[in-house]
Amino acid sequence: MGKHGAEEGREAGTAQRRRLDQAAELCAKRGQTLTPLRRRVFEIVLAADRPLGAYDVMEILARDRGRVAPPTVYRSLDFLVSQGLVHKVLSVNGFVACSASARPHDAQLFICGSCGSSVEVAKKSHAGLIEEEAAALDFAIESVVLEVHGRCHACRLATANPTVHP
Amino acid sequence: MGKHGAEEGREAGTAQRRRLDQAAELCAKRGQTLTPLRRRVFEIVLAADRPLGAYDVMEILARDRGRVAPPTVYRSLDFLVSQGLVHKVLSVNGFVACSASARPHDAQLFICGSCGSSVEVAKKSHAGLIEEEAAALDFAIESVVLEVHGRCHACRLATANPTVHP
DNA sequence: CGTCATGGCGTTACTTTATAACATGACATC
DNA sequence: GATGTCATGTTATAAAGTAACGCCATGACG
Repeated sequence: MGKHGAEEGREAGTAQRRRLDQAAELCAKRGQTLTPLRRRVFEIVLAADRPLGAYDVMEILARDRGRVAPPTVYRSLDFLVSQGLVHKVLSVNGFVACSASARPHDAQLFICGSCGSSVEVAKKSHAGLIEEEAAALDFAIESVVLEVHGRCHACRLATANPTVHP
Repeated sequence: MGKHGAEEGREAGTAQRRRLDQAAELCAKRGQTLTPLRRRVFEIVLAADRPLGAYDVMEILARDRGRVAPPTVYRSLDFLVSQGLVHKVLSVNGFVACSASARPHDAQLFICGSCGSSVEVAKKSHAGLIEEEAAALDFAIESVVLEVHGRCHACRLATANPTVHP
């Protein structure tokens, strides 16, 4: 992680402010607290347009609060994951904000290998099939990781119609 | 990795010998070589009943060939993955033999959180759905990671009918 | 009021996983 | 016998993640 420098999470827009407030409320309803640190971490992840590594988040955090150690960041990220606000992206060792902030759930992510962006898709569709297979194996599902890699629309356009300098 | 001590890959049975030979042939057909090291690594992974970490493989290798360094193991594992003989299991940082050794393909794995075993299932079924979604996003798929976590049949039986000592 | 449990965070040190970069060996080809 | 190429060896280090301990604030409870 660390390449693809892009919107790294300074200053939330109103949309993000609202999501942060919703998240705080959601946590409160569950008897949990979205502390300032956790809120800030969520803000950072929200503001990014691609999965961020824990160490990326650390670095960004360091800008306002001075150096924080890995456990601090991992704890906050794990909390956010446990609340279903953030997904862990195994195939890139990163974290993305959940696009439809709700309760903990499995994500289906389309991750672009060129720009690193990721898009989440509600994945009702497969659930049935996977569950059928699981039933056949008498396997009790706890979680599902579904990550699709490839090239996104924008990146495909970019190489299909490149700005040529002959 | 490293817990769950189990069949760690000493001496292949005839079935495994056959798979190794098939693999060698397959590589040859593709102009690649299943060198002794690669063959041995494949043998180790084949003999395990669960995903092995690269460092597990290193340790087992060390028994016959003395210490080998990480890059050596990773290179062999990457080769095997590139040939579709082995799958990398992201959610456990491990490697499992592909159950139906063929050409490179995406696996759908059911991984037990208790015993660590993993079962591969041919995953034609979802391909269609994922591809539909990808098409809607104009996303060009390169690979799909599908890992299901939970508890396997055996482990469920074990806790459902535990051997009680009252 | 005291003190005690709890939850969140800080800090240190460390483990585990993975890779970069460069050297060596073995074999093929000209 | 020089040159190329592929696999492996070697050294060092990067990147990702965790264990263990301690501190402090808050709030419950006697």
